[in-house]
Amino acid sequence: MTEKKEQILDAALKLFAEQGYASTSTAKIAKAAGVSEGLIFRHFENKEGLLRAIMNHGKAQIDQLYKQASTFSNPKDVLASILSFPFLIPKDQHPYWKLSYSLKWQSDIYLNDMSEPIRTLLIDAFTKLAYQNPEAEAEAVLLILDGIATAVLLKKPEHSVSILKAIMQKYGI
Amino acid sequence: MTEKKEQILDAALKLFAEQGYASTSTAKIAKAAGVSEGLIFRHFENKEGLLRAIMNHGKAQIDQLYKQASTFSNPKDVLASILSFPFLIPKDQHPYWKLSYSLKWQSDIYLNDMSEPIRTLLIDAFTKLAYQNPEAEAEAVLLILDGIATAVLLKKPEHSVSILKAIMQKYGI
Amino acid sequence: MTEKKEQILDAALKLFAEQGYASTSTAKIAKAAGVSEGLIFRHFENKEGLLRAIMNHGKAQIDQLYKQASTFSNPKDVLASILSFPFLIPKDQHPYWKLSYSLKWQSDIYLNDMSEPIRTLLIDAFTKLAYQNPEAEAEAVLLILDGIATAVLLKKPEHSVSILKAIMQKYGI
Amino acid sequence: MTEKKEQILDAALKLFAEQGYASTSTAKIAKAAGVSEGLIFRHFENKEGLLRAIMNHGKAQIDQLYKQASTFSNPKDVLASILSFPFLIPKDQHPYWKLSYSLKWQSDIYLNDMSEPIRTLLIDAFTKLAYQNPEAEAEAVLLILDGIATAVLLKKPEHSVSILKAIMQKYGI
DNA sequence: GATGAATGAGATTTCATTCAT
DNA sequence: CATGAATGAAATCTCATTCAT
Repeated sequence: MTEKKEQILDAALKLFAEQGYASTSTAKIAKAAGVSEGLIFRHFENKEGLLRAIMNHGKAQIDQLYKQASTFSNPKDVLASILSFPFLIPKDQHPYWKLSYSLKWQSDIYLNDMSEPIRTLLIDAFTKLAYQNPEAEAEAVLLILDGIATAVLLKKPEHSVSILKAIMQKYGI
Repeated sequence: MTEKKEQILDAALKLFAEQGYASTSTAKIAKAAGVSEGLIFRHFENKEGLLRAIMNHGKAQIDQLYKQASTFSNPKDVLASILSFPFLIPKDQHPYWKLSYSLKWQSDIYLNDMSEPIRTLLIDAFTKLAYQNPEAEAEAVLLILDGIATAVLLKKPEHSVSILKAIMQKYGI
Repeated sequence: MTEKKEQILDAALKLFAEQGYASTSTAKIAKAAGVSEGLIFRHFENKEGLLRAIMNHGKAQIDQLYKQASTFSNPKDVLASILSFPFLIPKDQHPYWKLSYSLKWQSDIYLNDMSEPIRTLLIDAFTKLAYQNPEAEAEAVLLILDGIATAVLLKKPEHSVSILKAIMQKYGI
Repeated sequence: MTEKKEQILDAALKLFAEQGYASTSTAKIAKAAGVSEGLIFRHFENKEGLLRAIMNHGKAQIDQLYKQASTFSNPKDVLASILSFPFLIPKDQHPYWKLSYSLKWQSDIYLNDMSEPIRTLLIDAFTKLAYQNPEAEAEAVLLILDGIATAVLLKKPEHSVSILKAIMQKYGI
């Protein structure tokens, strides 16, 4: 991967995350990347191709993060690890997450749903913890996770730690 | 408000919600509304003005919904009412909510944050219920609420009722 | 002529003079006249028809002014009267003159050239004054007259009186 | 400057001069220049930007012309040179002058007043010639110059030479 | 006479994409 | 690999004009 190609990916990700995919023109991207507009299409064929490349590239980074949660054997540790997940996302991965979340709201997309592996972990954990309805509990956590992620990515997370604590208490953690 | 103006608002809301504000052209809106494109600009001056009109119009409808939650005096009832809130949104208001949520992810916008009145109700409820940190608890619920709303608006809410039940249990409801 | 029709004529004249015919929309005119846009077309059929009406209306006013110059019998008085002509234009007729002059520069127009009667007067005067080439002298004055009018209509005529004096001297006035 | 950019400038100047800035559409310009409409905006960002470019470009040409007048030392020669100035404008610069003059009549513009250097020359000349009020005389000539230019640019200058002679006589030239 | 809703054509501008260099 | 000129289609917006009331 040449340096300029990476500059394009970086600039595009940042702009897509900030202003949205549709309202980011390839001209803006080229300018932000310090690159000619033509080069974008030499490397990515399409604006959509550029988006795809960004998403794939981001996904690879993400998958690593996920694996950390699976290392725990104690189900409460698994739960705790999953719930605190959004707080562990490094700042430089925020744009990728913002983009992912914003894309969810357009129907024509291309969403890579990353919830599946987590769902499995959660069902397993709640089963071990002898909850009545592990599937529903897992869904509930996934949904809470979405809320937490949204808060982390969009708001200045002021007392976010105490919020997390409040939530964890509900699970006896 | 003339009939055609309303047709524009309806069509635009629907399209904005489905495909996103930026990727919905005024031509599409006009066609969907059965109206000349020029009329859009006679009534709303701007594409952005149209968006503003939609948001204001929607907000009025929403405010009414909110008031229902405040009618309860028992704090647990308040909580229950708030948590089940997303499920009570009538189908025809879904586009407005989808649009609101999707707009949150673009920085340059115009979001009418409707959380403030709910936050107040929640803090009050948790105080009455003698929770240690009512503010944090309120934030936690708001965030869960966002998660629930997202799920309701985006996914086919299969076992959503059992999820809601699972969450309510955590609050002893 | 109804009151509203006159308001339209006034507003249009003013706007045409200030911003140019082509860049003045009928919407602007209607607004400035405090009148519905449709009314313009009830009264004038066309935007161009409105312009024609304005020009005719103005011309009538102008013709009167011209007649004053012809009342003199002494050729030097005629000359003096003609040269000071632009200064005698009442302020409220300035928009009409500005419009006339600005229209000259568009080829597709509609110019009512008012120079003919003056030319006759001038040739007569210069003949009486025994100038060698009365026609050329008349043209020269017409052209100077254009210059004076331009100055009066466009610039803040600071020392315009002394300019006029300087010019008149050349004709021994 | 690429060839196409120049074609745009040329076509636009010609059309602006003939039909006026406001009534010349960018589509017409593109067609006349044998160029896609989009290219206009790649090179000039705006229709107004295109106008600005034309005016600046023209001004450069003009400034050269002006310098010729300053080469004379004899004040009468200076005067003669200035008065015959409009006749010396090469045919291919006429569009630029027409445009300049037509723009003067719109208030919102952007006029590059080129009279200042000439004014200085004139005051100097009239001072040397011991006229009583050199400033007023200078203004008078400037104004006559405007008249001459208007005549040259708008009318078929039939007996224009004899007119010029008539005017020069007044200054003893 | 007067309004204001509505239209359709066209004006300006943006944008993804192509291509010669 | 990289640039930047160029395009054509589409997007936003303007405007003269019509028409029902």
